[in-house]
Amino acid sequence: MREASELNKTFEPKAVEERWAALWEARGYFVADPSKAGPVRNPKTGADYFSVVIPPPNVTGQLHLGHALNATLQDVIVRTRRMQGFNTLWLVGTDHAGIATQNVVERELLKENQTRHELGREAFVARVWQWRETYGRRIIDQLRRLGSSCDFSRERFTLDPGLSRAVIAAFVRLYKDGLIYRDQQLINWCPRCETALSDLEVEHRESGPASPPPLDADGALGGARLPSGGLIYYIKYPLADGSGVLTVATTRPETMLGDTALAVNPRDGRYSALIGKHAILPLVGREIALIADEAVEADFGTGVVKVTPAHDFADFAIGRRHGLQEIVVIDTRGRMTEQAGRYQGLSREEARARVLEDLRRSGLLEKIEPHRQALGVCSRCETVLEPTLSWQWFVKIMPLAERALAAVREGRTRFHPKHWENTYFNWLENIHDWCVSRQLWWGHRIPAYWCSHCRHLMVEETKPEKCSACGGAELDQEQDVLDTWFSSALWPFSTLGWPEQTLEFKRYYPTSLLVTGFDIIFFWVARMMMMGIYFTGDVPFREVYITPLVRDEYGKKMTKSRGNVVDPLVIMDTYGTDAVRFTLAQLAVQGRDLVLSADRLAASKAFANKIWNAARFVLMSLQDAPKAVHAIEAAGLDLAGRWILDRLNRTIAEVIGFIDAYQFNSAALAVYDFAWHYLCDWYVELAKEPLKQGGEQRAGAQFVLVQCLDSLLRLLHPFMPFLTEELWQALRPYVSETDLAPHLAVAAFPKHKEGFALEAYETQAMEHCIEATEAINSLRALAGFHPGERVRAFLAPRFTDAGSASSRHSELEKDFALWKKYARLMTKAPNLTIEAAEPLDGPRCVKTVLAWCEVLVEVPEGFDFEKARSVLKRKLAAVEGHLEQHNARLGNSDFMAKADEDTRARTQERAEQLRDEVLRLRAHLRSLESYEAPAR
RNA sequence: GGACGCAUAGCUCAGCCCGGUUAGAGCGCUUGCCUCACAUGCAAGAGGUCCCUGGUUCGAGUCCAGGUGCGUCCA
Repeated sequence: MREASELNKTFEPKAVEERWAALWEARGYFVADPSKAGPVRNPKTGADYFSVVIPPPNVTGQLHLGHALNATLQDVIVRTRRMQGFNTLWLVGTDHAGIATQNVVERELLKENQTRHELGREAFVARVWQWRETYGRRIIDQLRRLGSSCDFSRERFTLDPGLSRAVIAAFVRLYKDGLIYRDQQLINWCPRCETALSDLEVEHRESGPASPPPLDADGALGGARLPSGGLIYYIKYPLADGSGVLTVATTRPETMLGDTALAVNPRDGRYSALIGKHAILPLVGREIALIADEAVEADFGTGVVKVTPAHDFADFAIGRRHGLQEIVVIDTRGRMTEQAGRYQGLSREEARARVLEDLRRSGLLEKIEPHRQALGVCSRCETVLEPTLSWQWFVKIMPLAERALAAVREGRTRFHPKHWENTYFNWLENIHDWCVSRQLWWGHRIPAYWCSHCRHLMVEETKPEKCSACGGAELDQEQDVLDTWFSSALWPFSTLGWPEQTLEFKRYYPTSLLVTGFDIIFFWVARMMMMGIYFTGDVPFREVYITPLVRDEYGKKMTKSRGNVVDPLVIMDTYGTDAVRFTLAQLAVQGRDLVLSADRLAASKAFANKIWNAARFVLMSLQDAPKAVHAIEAAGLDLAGRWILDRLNRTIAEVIGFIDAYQFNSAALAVYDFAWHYLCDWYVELAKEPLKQGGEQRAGAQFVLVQCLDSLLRLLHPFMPFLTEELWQALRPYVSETDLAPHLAVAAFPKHKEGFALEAYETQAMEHCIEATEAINSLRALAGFHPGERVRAFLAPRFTDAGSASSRHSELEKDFALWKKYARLMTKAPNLTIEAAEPLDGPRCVKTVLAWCEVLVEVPEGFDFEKARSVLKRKLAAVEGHLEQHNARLGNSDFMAKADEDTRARTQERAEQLRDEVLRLRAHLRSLESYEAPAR
């Protein structure tokens, strides 16, 4: 145990962080015990447990600020709930991140001049596992550094045997329930990753308009580097009967090789006579029909569009409606196929240039125009996607979505802030079937098996012995793996042991809260809702808190490509982890983005140091105190002691309320204000006197200081765990509590004491004390005293109401008696006296006017009153302005008729006060003016 | 094309849901202080057209509509 004398003058974060993180974990403080009952219950929900699953970061990931914010806010809640006595579980783990991880390892292979195809599937997957063993826990260790109180003993990984079993079980059940099907569809395909993607993994990029290249120069198009988007090309398609041409506008001329029709809107009168006629597909020679379809927009281009069912989503739908042929001209690597004839083997970009040049030469390229266009790119590698016709597995989503929508509509899961529900609703209401198969090697391989003899398909949890149709023994498993989000969707229950009915699952499901960013409301939150409800019959979490988005100092989203990413580990080194956590919490305002600034971080660091030094003071003051400081009844304490304990009690209620409402900024601010502006600024200063006196006075102050610091450290622990634990260990011997916890991490969170409050006159006395102190200090500065100099000050109480003067008089007398010595101490005004009647006045004093008294400070000889006059004039002008406002209101008949009585009374009272202040200020100004020159 | 968020001090942000004291904090700035917990500190001070226009209201930073600017999501 460290003595106060061993505490350095400043707080050094690095020295303590690692030590406490390691100790908490070694003691198993964060390991959940599902067999125990929670000693407390949530009054609203009746639950005696509190469980949270972490949004699993990618194994490839490194801690970024988004993680740091998310983990900090989770930790604030989790630590609070744990200290409050709930049976608490914070489950941690990582996500295998199919494409991302596969990409990382492929890049590694590339350095060795190898590809995964050369290596083969089995060896490649082994290689990825090896990678994950080496680097996969990096981010978990970074979470430890951040102080996250996760149950690290229950760390999960989406490819663990248990979670894999859950994925297989879920897939098979959905299949058998008719909610998973296999179909040949046009899907989003990344030619670089060579896999299908879901709609959500497509990023839409606005492109162009670009400036078109000239059409006249020979060979220019073939040689020119065309932009990937931003242009629209007008191509002439000659009619087969030679009666003319149809001009077609397209942004993707190279796909014309796969055209199987032309189409117009049936209501477009320009072309109605031509419907049913045929055109000759240029460069190919195929005859294609002109058809009519509602999907064609008459005002796009010429109103005639080419139809390429195998390479465009809109065309695919038209093609299926009209039974058109689907000709694939681009393969899975983005190269032109055999179907593309002489363009075979070219890349999409090369083919575009060659096709355009060939059209130009044949006189069939009418014009090129700039065009604003949206391009779909791969969210992982930013390659322009190629809609591709292929066999994939889909989840039939509507039946799942309906129940997920209902759960939120009925309030079984609540969003905070509430408006994020709109995002959730909007997506689920417009949802499409989910393509869950990926042509990757890293992931959960789909449990589907084909008989190599009769091609019969079987979907089973374990590979069947033989074909259930023909009895053939040779079965091939599906090559594809599942979308990573499929396994993520099961995370809240697969991590708890589902499909087994484990103790953990029964104890901690549904989880209490999910903390995540808005950007994955549909990727993840909605899918967890759908799967959770389907498989467990209950929602996966009762509440969802959507965190703000962290932006850089210019308000831009932090992205790798922008290069504006701030590394949280670096700022943790610079400012200390506690300061980073506190800053993030303090900036976490609901419904607003979060901009991290160096100023705020520095302020938090200073705050940590302030707490450190306040604790040093307390501990120094306790050198002679008994271990376990005796409790003293409030009645036995002085006003300052009772006042700070009252402030503490209010702060406790505020902090608990704010944390319950996920108002992290307000919670952090409430603790900050109490610690700095009440405890340090006032009580610590006021305690110095009784501490000097010794005896009962000293014991009383010691008790109050221990109470305040103990509670403060407990309140602050969820925000600044390391600092507070370090200090609490030193304070602990003095804390009197039955069954006192060995460490702050598992100590009881402070409770608001009902019925503990100051009398109103005591609160007012302290308010008067603070006001008077500030007024005296202000005048003292005006008078030009040095801070150490002692001054003479006078307080003259105002008796505005003659009728009750005597009672007011005695009240104020009592008031002064309570706090006069405090003001003396805080203002260094040893001669502070109270003039009950007319105040001492004259050129030797500067004066200020408060509602309830006048404050005077004697000035030194030779004082220049000009400065005092200008200060006074400014104040007078301000007060007069306010008085005018109040008078205007009171003179307004509408106000008097319509405002409620309480408001009228308050306005009236305030106006009287202001009037009084104005009179006194004017009088004072006159007296100053009469003393134009200094007395001597 | 559809939707959402934001705009308050030089900077970063509270306050707005639920309209009515002299609109707050931190940082920065100015002045003075190493006062025995803390100069990562103490005391004092300056600094605001609460984006614009209109509406509702006795009364609008706060509620409503439109506009402007910035940001984001979806298609």
